[in-house]
Amino acid sequence: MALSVCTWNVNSIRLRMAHLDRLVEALAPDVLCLQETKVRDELFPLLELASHGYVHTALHGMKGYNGVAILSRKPLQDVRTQSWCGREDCRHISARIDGIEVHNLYVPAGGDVPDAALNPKFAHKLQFLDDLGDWFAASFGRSDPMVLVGDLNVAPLDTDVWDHKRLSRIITHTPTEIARLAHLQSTLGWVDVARRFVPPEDHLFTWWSYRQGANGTDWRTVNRGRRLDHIWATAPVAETATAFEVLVDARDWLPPSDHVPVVATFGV
DNA sequence: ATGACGATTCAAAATCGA
Repeated sequence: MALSVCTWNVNSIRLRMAHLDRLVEALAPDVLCLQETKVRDELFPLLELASHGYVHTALHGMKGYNGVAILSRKPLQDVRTQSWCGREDCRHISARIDGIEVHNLYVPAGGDVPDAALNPKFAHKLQFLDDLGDWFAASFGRSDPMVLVGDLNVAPLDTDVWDHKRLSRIITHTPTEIARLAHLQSTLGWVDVARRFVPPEDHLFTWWSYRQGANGTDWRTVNRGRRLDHIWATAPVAETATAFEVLVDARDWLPPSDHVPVVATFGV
């Protein structure tokens, strides 16, 4: 049985509702994992979603910031939310779908200064990644069928950013974060599904800043992107992956999110 | 080296994103 899982940081779901038509037309994912929904659960536009067939929903939102959601055409079981670093900030929700544990995550951005001693936001990001790894290691095993998706706010490979040397001092691509992400990835032997389909030597981006491409310059031409949105799977699921795609065109859907949808298909 | 944008919020300037 095949299962396609899409992740997308929408940067406010209420401003992107019309985009869901196009997303469904382009990808028709079984499961849609959203981040930065920026809406309380009571105000989430569920009715419009039902018209796309996403009648199984799990929401974890708050006012103004963060917020995650799982929208599914298949039933959700054991919906759970988790928080770390002593905060209730709506950065995780999970559900079991077709026997696969799907975890949807929004990792803290980390602010501007890449020094945990000077910047509490960066300290939070690092702690979050560490706590996440500890929690996965304590709660699951490497042979459990699991998928982890979301905006991890780290671009780990040199080719995950438009200029490795220049971005190495910029949060999302500092050696410190990359090491913490690598440790998280090692906890359950998570496979970076994207790089099973796109060779590590090729550039691959899922995010382009709002601040580039202004003044008539096209973001696509400038192409100063980063790969911040990820799909990971444990080994037994990863080896069933049959397709992967980054929907780059969505960066032009007006008004755009600065992230684009990423989708993978699992199952034989 | 700097600034380039966009979304949200006790509603205007501040905060956050990355």
